Amino acid sequence: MVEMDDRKLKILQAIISNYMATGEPVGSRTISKYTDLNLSSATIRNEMSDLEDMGYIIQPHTSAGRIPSDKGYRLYVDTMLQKKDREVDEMKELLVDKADRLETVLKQVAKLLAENTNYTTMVSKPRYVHKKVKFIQLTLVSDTQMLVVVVIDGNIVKNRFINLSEPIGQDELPQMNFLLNTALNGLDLTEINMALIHKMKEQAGQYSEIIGMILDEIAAAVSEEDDYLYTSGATNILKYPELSDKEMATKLLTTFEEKAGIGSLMNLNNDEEHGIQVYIGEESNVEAMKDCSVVTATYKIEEGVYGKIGIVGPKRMDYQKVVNTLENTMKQLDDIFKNKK
Amino acid sequence: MVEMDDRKLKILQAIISNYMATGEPVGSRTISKYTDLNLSSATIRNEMSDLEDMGYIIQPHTSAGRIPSDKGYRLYVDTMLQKKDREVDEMKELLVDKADRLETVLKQVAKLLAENTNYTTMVSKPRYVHKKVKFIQLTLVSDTQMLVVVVIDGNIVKNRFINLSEPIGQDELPQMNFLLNTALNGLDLTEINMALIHKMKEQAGQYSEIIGMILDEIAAAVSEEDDYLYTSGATNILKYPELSDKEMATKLLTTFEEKAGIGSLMNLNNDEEHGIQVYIGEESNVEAMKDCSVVTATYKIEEGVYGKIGIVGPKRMDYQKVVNTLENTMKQLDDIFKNKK
DNA sequence: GTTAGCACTCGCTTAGGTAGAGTGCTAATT
DNA sequence: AATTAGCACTCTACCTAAGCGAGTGCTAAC
Repeated sequence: MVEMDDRKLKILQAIISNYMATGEPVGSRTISKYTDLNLSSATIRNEMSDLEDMGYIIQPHTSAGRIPSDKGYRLYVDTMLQKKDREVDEMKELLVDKADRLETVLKQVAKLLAENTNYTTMVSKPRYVHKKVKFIQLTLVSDTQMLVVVVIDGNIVKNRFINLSEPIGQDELPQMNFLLNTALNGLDLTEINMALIHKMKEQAGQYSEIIGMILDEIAAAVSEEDDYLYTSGATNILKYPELSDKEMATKLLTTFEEKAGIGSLMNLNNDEEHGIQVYIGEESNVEAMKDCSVVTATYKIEEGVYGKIGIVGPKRMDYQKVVNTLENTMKQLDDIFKNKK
Repeated sequence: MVEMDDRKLKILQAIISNYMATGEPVGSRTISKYTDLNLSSATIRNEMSDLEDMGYIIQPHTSAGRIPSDKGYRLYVDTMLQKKDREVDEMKELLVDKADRLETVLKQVAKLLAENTNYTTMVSKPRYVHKKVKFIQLTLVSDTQMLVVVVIDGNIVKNRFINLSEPIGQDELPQMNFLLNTALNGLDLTEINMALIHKMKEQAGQYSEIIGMILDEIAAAVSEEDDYLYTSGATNILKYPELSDKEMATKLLTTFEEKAGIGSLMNLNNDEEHGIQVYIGEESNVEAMKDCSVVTATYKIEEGVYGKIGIVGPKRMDYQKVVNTLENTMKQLDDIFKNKK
């Protein structure tokens, strides 16, 4: 078994850089000419043969140059990346009005990142797992229509209309309002159970039917999951020949459109995963992305509330740039959310 | 100049049907064999030559069969379509909970249509042009945070949070509420002008600053345009070779993703356009769709409130099926919205 | 350990050649 | 006068062979 040494590492790095830049397999002569190693192509060939035995590079066919294998990229990302903290062309400062809604901010971030990197961006909005009712407000919009506003954790506001079969007196409304708030405040969905509902209906007396309807709507509003994943720049993948053949492109674009099967990547599973993660090829465990790499970063809105940003590109993506850009973006997002607090 | 006659029409129809089914240019022998005209290929050839002179069909190259021109499709759509009211495989009934939000219904419709037709669906949510304030509700969520709920035309609800620099007494809130509702009710954005704002601030006395902030938020909430266009099945276009070469596909998919430049198609311009419209090729006036056809239909939520559904496919799309499916869908939507009322 | 040299491999491009589908025209047929 | 059979012609799609060039692996010399 051959050992890795410094020279091999340099050659591997040269192969990877070159392949990233051109997308073409890299031959021994190219390395010999364009590095400062001052070795002949024959020597490089021997080294390359070793690197191939070790599994870091691959030959697409007998008489072609070499391209990095997943293992090669992995080594590159793990050891070579952090060494040089190359300058990134500064990404446009996020022009975010602080009053803006979270969704707008996230969509804007996704768009900017996609434009800046020429890869595809996915952003997940944080989901509050144990959503607690913070505040309920009933109002009559007309004689027969009631508006229920529910504020839940994280200041998420949900609205529901209820059509009334018969008018309610304006006086009864504050009572019901009070009843609901006292009973439900601070509870999450699992705690709004049958017993509680029954008890509340009893207290409501003649309005028990309406209270029932309202409770239904509140439950629906709280449990409602709206879209929590955005993508931007999906068509960017068509810029990379290795991803744009019909079958591959269809799979990828469908995944982006339907947001199916990327939960494992874009949900936060355990707290270790904070920071920036790189998934090369099959590491992402997403079938459609087995020929892609994905870089994800976690952002924090407030304590315990996290979302993720993912950038999808070809395996030969510019990891350095993507990682730097993401770090930069995280900083900006931090600022925004801190000021918002 | 040659005249159109019944036989030519039949031949044209045969060419179009055949081309729609196969996507391949149609030759004279095919027509001669597979129609009940009992004419030799030579005769068909002469007729086809005439049809080409008249502009209804095109020869991709000298020794190929013919394909329909835009003019040919137009004639087909205008005159031949309505004749046979062919059965469509019944589309799954829309499983719509009446309490569901409009957005959910529309997204579901888009998805079903895309799946059913194998083309791409675009849906526009109606936009209320002169949005009038119907109702305003202020509530304190905490000492320093106020929630402003604004209900506008069409029961659209907007929420905004305002951070207060100093607490407000609970007593003042109803006053401000009353003031805002009396002053703004029934007004649209253009009517909330400087003079009015000035007057209100005066009335508000010591709370003029807060009233100013609230008015800002109301203006922002009312004028805010959220996404009003959904697409589904964008990747379906990749199923049609004539649309899936790289350049074309990129243009189309980008258009679907960014929803740029399709406003002219998906907005309601004048009231004549109700019902079903077919745009062939450049008729849609959307650059990216010049090799596509688009079929649009208008749905009605309530008097004066309309939205549009558009189906985008290759020019040889199955117009009959698309039109029938859309008609069917419109009926279902009508029912849903009627019951919701 | 490194390098020059060489035979060899294999994909890519080019050129030529063929088959097949389809046409347009002309002359014969109905 | 309309239809049809027949035929020469056109053009694409497909195949094959040849040659190029980039690249390799191996051997022998440095």
